[in-house]
Amino acid sequence: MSLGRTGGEAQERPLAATTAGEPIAADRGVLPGEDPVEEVLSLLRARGGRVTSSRRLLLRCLFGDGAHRTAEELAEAVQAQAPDVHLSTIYRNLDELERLGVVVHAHLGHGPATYHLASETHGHLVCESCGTMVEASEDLFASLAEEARERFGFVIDPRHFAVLGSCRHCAPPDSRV
Amino acid sequence: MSLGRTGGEAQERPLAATTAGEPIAADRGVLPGEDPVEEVLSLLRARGGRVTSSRRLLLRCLFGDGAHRTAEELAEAVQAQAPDVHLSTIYRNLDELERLGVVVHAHLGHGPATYHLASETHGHLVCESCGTMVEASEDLFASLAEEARERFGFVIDPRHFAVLGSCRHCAPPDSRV
DNA sequence: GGCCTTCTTGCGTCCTGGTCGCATCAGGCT
DNA sequence: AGCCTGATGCGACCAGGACGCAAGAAGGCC
Repeated sequence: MSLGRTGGEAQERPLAATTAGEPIAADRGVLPGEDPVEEVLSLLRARGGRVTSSRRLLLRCLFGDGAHRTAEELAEAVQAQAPDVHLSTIYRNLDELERLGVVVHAHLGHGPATYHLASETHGHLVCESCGTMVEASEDLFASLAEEARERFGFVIDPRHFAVLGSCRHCAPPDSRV
Repeated sequence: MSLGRTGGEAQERPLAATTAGEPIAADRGVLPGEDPVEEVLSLLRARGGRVTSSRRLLLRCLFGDGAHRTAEELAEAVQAQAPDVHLSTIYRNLDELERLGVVVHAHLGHGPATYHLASETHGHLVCESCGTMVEASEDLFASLAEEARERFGFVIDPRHFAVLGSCRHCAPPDSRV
């Protein structure tokens, strides 16, 4: 398996450890273009928004690794550094960031939605038995996209909702032909 | 559009009107094999289950038309004839019927799951803007299924979760190429 | 620096979709 | 008819998320 990644083994770079709780260069006027976090923050500011510490922390979590995280997981990561940040603040900021086109959310089956950077465009295959998630580049869906457009005039979006099924380990042998 | 069907225009044969509240032949020992409702009920009985009026009513709703209905809609339809049937009874019976392989549920995007007969095997394309749902026969997904199996050993199930996107009316012209 | 406006936040409440525990009811075998 | 057990109604509960409100803070302006 080359592209496969399971839900459990997500390489979880510990967010707090990198800067050990003390403010990084970000606070004293970093040039936009250097740090993606600060870049987004100044985009936010340019739109009349405010730069707050919870937003900065949330963005650091999102840019920290490419993982797919639920709002709750992100809240936990943020709260590791700022315990008072409320879950609803996370939801509101994720909404805002989605409106800005920085992040997108995806529904990987039952359970909560997961958020990741909008720059990663891929679809998801999720195993209904074990929850394993496979990220698939969009070209996997090319032929489906074409047929759906031809037959129904329907333009599919393979990113927002996962395609469910059975992974290589859970699929019954006879269904794999 | 030949196969298309929108969420709104579902041909809603009024369930109550067909028998106008009075018990049909079902009660006095109909031979199994005639009425699919009674057939399922005797399957249920054969498995140690009980035949109850709420189950019969629910099954009549399900077999009444091929529509996709939410648990709440089904509850409403059942309650039109038996007002005391509780929503949780509907949920429990739908679970039971799903375990029996009579019905399946599908998630058509956000919002509640919909239930329909297991005999109708098709996938769903759902428009994220207007909610229009298109039923697509499984062969639409054949090439995706093949590629997913080849690349990832993943066996997709296009029935359980809908593929989201934009219908012919909502898709921006440039994305339809 | 201080002020003022307006955006954000924390908090609690509410909402939807669905599950569960429990006492009661009823199907159906004997 | 009686009994056993499965089914039901009911309310409480749960997860995921949205919302209203008052207090707090960002940051433009002087």
